[in-house]
Amino acid sequence: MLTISQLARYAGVTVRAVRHYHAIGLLPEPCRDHSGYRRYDAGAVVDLIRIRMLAEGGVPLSRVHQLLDAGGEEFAAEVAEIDRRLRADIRERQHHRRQIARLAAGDSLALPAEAVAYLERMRELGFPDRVIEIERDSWILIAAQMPDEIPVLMAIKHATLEHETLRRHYLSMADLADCSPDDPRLPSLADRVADFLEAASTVATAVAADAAEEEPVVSEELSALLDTVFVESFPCAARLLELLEDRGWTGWTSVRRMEPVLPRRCEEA
Amino acid sequence: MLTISQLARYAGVTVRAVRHYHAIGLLPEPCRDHSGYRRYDAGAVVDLIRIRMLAEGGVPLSRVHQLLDAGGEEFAAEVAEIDRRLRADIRERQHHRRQIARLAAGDSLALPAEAVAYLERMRELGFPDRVIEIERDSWILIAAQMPDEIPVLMAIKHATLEHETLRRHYLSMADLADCSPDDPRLPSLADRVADFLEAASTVATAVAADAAEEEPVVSEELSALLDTVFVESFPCAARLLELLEDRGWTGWTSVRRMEPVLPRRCEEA
DNA sequence: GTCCGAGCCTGACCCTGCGTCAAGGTCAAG
DNA sequence: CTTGACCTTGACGCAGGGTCAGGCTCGGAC
Repeated sequence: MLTISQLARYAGVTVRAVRHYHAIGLLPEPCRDHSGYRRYDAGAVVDLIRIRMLAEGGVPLSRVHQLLDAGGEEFAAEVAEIDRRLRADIRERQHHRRQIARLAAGDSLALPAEAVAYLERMRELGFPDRVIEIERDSWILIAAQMPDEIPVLMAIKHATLEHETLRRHYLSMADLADCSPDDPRLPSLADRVADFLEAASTVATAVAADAAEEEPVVSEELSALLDTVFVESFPCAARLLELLEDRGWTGWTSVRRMEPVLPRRCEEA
Repeated sequence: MLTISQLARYAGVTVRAVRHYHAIGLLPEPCRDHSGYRRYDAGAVVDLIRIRMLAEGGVPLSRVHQLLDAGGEEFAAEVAEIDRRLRADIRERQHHRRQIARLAAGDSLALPAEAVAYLERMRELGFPDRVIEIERDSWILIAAQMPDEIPVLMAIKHATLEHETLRRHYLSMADLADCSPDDPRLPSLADRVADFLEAASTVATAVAADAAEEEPVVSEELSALLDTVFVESFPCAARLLELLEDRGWTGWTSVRRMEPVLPRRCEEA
């Protein structure tokens, strides 16, 4: 007859674990000797070892109970399920390893390297810090939602930045940063933005075609969030969007040419 | 500005988790709007994404805190450590997968495939169920304590089973199952067991030599446990062991030839 | 105006799988 | 008779949140 600590040693678990299994009814309480000590037979070691095998395979203790009673059919199904879970766990950990590696390599935690380079280039070209900050925050959000599309998206942005006319337009839009909603410069700013959008869309299409990919589509939700970031970051943003609609463009992040609807044109007057 | 649920969605965590991080001081509480709602900027998304990257890598939240503040040097060391842990985790899970696979292949829990085959062979040869059950439990215990030795041990047992004379002896020992301590067949059973032991030891040595390994040594402790299983399983076991001592053998699991001590011989009379 | 569903707030308890005291009773050896 | 190793029950603690409960607020539809 074994004491609890002998039992535990044989099965390779702690005494506390054994008592825990008793408490949750997983291992039946054995009989007690005259002084109240638990006394186990060798069968208990076998039971305990079986429990451990399943528990170490990641089976929750509550399920181990049913599993040990289960017949071959049911048991095989359960085992298959456990194996699936283990495989998923392994894949997950491998993914985390890659993440962590990137985290160690790039100095920026939430931004992919391409985006870091892009922001750096903006700084070189003299964009205001405020604008760059908003760009950065936006790219963090984009990277979080659609990491795979980042390369193509960044290629488009880079091409825009290195395109002479577009860069000039883009830089001239920097007024954005310090306009109030009733600033007299706004209509002319809107004109410049409209010109920019016109030219930029063809560049984007060309770059995407070059990369032999279709231009990535930003989800409605993400688009809305980025628009919110934009509107909240610049006091004049809401008004600017109105002016852009007058000029035939709707949206900001996912900007689209509007169909020339007459009633709209009327509102313009 | 984002609400807590937007923040959570963008970082891929639950709202509850965000609040938890606030509670433990991992993520700073943002400012509140007029009605007490938390309002986040995109920077919070960055913070949260960094926290998740580390947490998902298995870093305890308490350490994530220090890690995010740590400089490049210290940080790199920590990341290496995390990676090491992830690799170990992956290996562990792969081990469990193998365990589970074996567990599914053999229909018996906690038994290596070789042992399952051995028990199957015993069943074919007509050993009583009770005897086979005890064998099974014993092998579970052995496999738990010295899994690496199982192949050699099983090879020995298999050889014993396929050895004509030995098999005959072994089968004839099946009386064991239903003898009481004062059964008249016991002395003759003891004779047969003694014969068996004599022959078996040479087979064991030969098989081990064939496998180019030394015959595995079962630890004193395990030996004692297995003897206990034996004694508890068969009512006549204790008496049989006495009779065997009379015949010059001591122990059961790790049976040894006794030195011919005269006082013992006297007891026989 | 008001009504509804969705979203926010705090506070509190629940879960797993044990670890870790606390406060005592027991056992075998010296 | 003491000492130290074990045993007992009971209780609280941990991470990392999940899940109410009970109440306030928001935005849109009617």
